Amino acid sequence: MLARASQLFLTTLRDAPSDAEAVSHKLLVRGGFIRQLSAGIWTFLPLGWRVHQKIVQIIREEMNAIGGQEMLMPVLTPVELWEQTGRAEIAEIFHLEDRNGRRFILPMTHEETVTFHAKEIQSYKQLPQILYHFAVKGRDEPRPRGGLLRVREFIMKEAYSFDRDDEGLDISFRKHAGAYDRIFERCGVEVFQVQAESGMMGGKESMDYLAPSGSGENTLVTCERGDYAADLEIARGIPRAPEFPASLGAPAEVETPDVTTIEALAAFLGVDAAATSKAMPVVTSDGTVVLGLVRGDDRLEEAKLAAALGAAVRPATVDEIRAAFGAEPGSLGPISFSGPVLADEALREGQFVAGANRTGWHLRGVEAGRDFEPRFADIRESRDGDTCPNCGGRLRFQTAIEVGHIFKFGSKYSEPLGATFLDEDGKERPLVGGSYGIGPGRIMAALVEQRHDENGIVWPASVAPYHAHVVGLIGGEEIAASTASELAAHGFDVLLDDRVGRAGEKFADADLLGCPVRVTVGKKSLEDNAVDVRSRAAGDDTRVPTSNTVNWVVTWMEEQ
RNA sequence: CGGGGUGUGGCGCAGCCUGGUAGCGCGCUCCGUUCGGGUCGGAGAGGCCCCCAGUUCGAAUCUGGGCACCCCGACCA
Repeated sequence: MLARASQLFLTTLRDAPSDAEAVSHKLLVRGGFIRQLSAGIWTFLPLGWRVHQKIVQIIREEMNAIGGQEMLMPVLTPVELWEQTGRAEIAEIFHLEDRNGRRFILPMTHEETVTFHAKEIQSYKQLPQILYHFAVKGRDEPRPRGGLLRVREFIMKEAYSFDRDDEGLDISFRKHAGAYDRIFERCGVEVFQVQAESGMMGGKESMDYLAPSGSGENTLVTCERGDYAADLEIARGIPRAPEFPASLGAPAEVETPDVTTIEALAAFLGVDAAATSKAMPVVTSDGTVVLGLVRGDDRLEEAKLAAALGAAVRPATVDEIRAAFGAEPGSLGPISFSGPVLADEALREGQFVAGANRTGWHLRGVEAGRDFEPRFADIRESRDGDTCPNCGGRLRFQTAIEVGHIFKFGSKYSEPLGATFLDEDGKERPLVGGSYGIGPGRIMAALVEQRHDENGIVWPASVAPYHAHVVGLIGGEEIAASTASELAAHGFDVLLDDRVGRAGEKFADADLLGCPVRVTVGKKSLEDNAVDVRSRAAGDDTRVPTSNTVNWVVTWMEEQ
């Protein structure tokens, strides 16, 4: 395939839009891959769509390889279907009406729709099934951001598996995990599989695929030795051991006037901040005030706390705190508090300082189990300095983009929607399902985040808009055109820069667009009957005889 | 939804405080020049200054009200 730059909708920009922050946002816009239409709503320009399509094709091939059957389900969806599963209430859903006032939604996923169709499955003999499609999703995000990182409309590959039982689902789940590994590998994007919260989708086993990047919404925690990876929200890092002061036989009150922060408390008492405790009162959805207690140098991880309590929580207000503790924030503690106390595991051992529930006073020598009876759970946010729960290695923290998610939803949708089949005994049973998503646009953004330099993008050959970028300079126009044709004839996607322009501008555009191989054809090398070839990643020219150009590129590509 | 910020040719910005014919750089068109890392010079085209209302002889500029977009947070399959 051969494209001529002189005829393409090529819209490179010298400057990035001033409001762009993320590298992927800047470079994809500058390179003319994408353009914004509205907040979180993006057009893929021809160049960007080529990349998107290449990613889509890789996904398609790997889905087909595990027996997936491609289909297409509609975007317009009658709201009644979602009312049956209770998901119509989700705030992120776009609602609209037709001319007769009939209500529709733009679905964020297609579980309801695919399960509606799965009702045609009647017998265990028709199972298992893997169905998938690439479809436009609508999500009324409260805050879109970062170019393609978080958008309100996007294409997602969604696959759905239907099995007769949990064992079958397990097999389907593992097939998808294998396919996902191959997809990300082929796309050239670095990804970690981590345990995930299932969030608003509900369900059981759930894995996220996180791609480390300079910008993103998740924090990926990995062990330096490579045997642990988790999302920060559930990461189980091991905190350093505190330096405890001498033990006391019983808690002792100490006046701490105007000391309301941990730093001030530790300094005032001359103790390690890790030998203090931090009281975080929260209120559950039923109105109970619960005291979350973490080590002084730790932060409470609300997601863990909510998971441990099995309920959504919010921070208590100052009035609620006064009513429940009889003291101001800054002097709160577990002793003499009548409500439930959920203490972090790190507080199991040793004696620490706690608020006295008396404004301006703390207690030294407080010991969990002796002085108060908490429930223990892991509720601290893992942080720099923690070690790996598996091997004791150091943990690393980096921002990441969620590029895929697989999870088991069981009969969560088949039961309310009545999608059942008959087993060998003639017994009616609900279909057991799984759901598997990948965002090609997010893979694209993650790739740019992971693979760029100061001049532009460095695409992997598998998803690059073109394999080779042939730059024709003055005096080299004809050889450039014939070289481009030859490369195209060998099956490469080739971009020929046949525009009238200076070398510098063409090189700058080539670097920005990021095709893996650049072939420069100009007078300088043609004097040696040669062209200059370079890989975008390595960045240095190799002079190759014109007669050998195609061979060189073929060989180079095979090495990739 | 809370906090902060920005709306002026395609992109990046100045002008606004102190009202008086709308400017700069890049890009674009044409001419010449240069020609392997965004040449140089000249001549041009292109703007309901986000919208509405008000104040004023006169509003990009002042006042009020909207809207849009960005960033931080909350939220997030």
